[in-house]
Amino acid sequence: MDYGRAKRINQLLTTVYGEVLRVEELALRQSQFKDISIKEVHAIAAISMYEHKTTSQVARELRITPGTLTTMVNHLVRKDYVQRLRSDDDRRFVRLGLTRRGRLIYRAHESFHRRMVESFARDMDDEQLQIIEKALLNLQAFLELADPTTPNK
Amino acid sequence: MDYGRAKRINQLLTTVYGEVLRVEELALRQSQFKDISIKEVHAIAAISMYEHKTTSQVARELRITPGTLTTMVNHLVRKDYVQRLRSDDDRRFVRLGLTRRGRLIYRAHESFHRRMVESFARDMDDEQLQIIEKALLNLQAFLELADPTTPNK
DNA sequence: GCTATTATTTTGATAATGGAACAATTTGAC
DNA sequence: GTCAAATTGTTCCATTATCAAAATAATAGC
Repeated sequence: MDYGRAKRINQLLTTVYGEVLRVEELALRQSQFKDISIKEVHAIAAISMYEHKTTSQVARELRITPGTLTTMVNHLVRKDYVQRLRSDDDRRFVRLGLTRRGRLIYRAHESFHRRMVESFARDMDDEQLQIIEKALLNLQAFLELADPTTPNK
Repeated sequence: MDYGRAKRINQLLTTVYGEVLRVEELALRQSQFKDISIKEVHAIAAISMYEHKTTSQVARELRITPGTLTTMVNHLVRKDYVQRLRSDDDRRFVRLGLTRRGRLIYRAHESFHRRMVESFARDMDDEQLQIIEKALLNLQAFLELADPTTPNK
């Protein structure tokens, strides 16, 4: 693999994601949703619209502990983005849902990502997109291998 | 653009980077460098081997404030990864350099990224790599546009 | 009916961070 | 040459995100 190319791709991979978060955060500050951080938006995205997942499920998806999610949900309930729905079949579980305000920001965030992927894939045909998906899957496989918590299966 | 494909690429883009950080962090915990976090490693990577950049320069690269970097550097000096080199031409500047221990971890981190990019680009020819670089550049351009701090130039 | 298990919350500690005030140094206007 | 303004880095204070462990509440198995 060409050395300069490798350098540039590594550089892009490492900076671009931080930029995504930074731009999302800045956009929030200038929107009607000033009272919410990008991490909270990602929690809202994980809670999602229709499924009413449990606290543990969402925490696992977000890769944070249930305790951390509890405090996050406290804030999001206070700010009227999320609601707790105790499920009646097993009252240990807390099921999470979005309020109207939560759904609003959910859709705004979804739309940002749709535009982002569209621009990412601008001018590319299906074959080229397949290559990109393959590369990302390669990366995922590499990480799986490098992950010391799931080394040999 | 195929809807399922867009969905999958978005999913990969949003999860994979978090995984990179998580795996890097876990690998550190199991290495000889247990006393350092992934953010500190990235500070070391920004300080880099030979240039002796100033505090503000490095802070700008890392997108953090100089105050934050000062405390980070304090920790890294105490743990013997970084050294402060006052420059004699203008004594306001603090120039940052790596200790032997810092250079060791710098190279380990560099090697991780090299292996990562290699696996990312596995089985791809130069034309395909060019497509991937193009896609990442598209994404960068999108973010530039979406960035409310540098909107019209 | 107890006991063990499961889901969530609470509590206490820590790391990362920004912003504002501050100290040291240099520059530039006069 | 001197002093005010600008620049660089640091300190200090507050906030947010986070985890681990203890506590609480509910259920399941026997």
